Amino acid sequence: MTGQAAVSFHQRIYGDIERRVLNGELRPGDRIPSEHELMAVYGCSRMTVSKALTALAAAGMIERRRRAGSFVARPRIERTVMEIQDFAVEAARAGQSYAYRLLARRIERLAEAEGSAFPVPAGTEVLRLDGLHQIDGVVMALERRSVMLDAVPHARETDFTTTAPGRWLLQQVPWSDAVHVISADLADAATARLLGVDKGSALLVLDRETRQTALTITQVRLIHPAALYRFVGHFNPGNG
Amino acid sequence: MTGQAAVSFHQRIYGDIERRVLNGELRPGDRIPSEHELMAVYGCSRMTVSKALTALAAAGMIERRRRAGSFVARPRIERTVMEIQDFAVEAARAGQSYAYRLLARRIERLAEAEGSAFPVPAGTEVLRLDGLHQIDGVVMALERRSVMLDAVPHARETDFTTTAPGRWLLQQVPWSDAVHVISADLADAATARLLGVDKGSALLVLDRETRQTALTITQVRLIHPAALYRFVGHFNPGNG
DNA sequence: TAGTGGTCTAGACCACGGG
DNA sequence: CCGTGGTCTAGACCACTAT
Repeated sequence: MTGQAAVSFHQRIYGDIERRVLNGELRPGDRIPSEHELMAVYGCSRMTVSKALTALAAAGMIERRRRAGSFVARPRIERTVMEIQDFAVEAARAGQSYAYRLLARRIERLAEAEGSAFPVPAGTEVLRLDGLHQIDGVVMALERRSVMLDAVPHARETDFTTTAPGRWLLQQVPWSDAVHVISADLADAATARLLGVDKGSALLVLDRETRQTALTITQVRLIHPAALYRFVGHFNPGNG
Repeated sequence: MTGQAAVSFHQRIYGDIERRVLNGELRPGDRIPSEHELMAVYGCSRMTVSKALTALAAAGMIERRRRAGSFVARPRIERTVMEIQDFAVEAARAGQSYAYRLLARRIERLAEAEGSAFPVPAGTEVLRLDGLHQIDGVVMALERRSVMLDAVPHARETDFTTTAPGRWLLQQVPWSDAVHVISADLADAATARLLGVDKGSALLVLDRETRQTALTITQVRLIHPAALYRFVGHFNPGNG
């Protein structure tokens, strides 16, 4: 009964669940079948099921609670890089007020591939959103975002005047992956005015492209006054 | 025989090996006792030993090879963040020449805690190293480093005139962990001259403090011309 | 209280690859 | 060849907690 189909049994179980989570079939908070149920489904021992689920938990894809069951976890990105850019959370933690203010909203159809570092298929309909993140009235970031409407059609009817699109998108398309590029620049006149800093002052810039299975969902550029913002990351051999 | 001493058996095995690796008692490339040997040492079943070793392998701390055994892996930091800052590797990959040039070397004894973001115990003897990283003759970074001599005494007699201290330190003290802070700044006159850029141009700055079990090993500030350098990171829910 | 995950056992067969 | 890791079993007892 020892299935040896190139991949092991626990890898098969791991992969099946991983795929369903990445597909969006299973969403954060959803319950995963119990070990006993998976035993029956796959026709293997509980140890084997346990090995797969334990590995999924170690990878941060699911969370396991006694008596309750196993559940799809929130995306890891939300707990790492997002953590330092979720202004609402940061503000709340420090007892400060947070506000998002929409500056501009328009829908464009891309004639050519994007001029940025990220390639975008031409002809895609894109929702452009510019906005400011403010903490206690101070502008922490200028956000320039593009949302691919074929990937996230609901964005067309969503009101972003006071809701930051970042968190909304995370709820729409969980378990994406992302490429981050961090760079520095000088403030031009227009950017300086929006951020409330001097022209020529230093800026810390984060570009992020979020994808789901090779489909681009959104691109965002977060432009921070260097005096107000830095990125902090902790790395160790054990957990990256 | 089911040991239940607050931590489980496989956690105990995992922790013991992890500690020996972080202590430096086990160094990269060293062989770890086989599963059968660990069974005897801990008096438990092979499955339990296997669970610990499998988890260590998943965490990237060890590598396992059939017939050969299990071995301490190279630090993960070297494969993630370090990767984008190892100028020698980057240059070699692009077929370009790399050079490190030492600018200044001195030994100081700290009277007060460091003025930087990182706290450093006073009274520590510190080796200060300033140097330039050049690729094809172009300065990619100005490095200002402090090496704690109590943590790395060999640094006192080491020649850093052409050897970049980063790689050397990695070999001396493997399996450290680190905190990174990325920020942006404007070039003052002195820095601009060293980097070969205009005064007031944008700089991308990386501060890193490397530790080993709460003991600071080194602090480094890498100052990059923003026009020449950016940090790229890939994140996904599976592996961070 | 009952269901869930957490842990552990004492075996077993297999695949791989270094000696 | 044969020691090593890779996988799997069919149980078992326990800890936790939602109900």
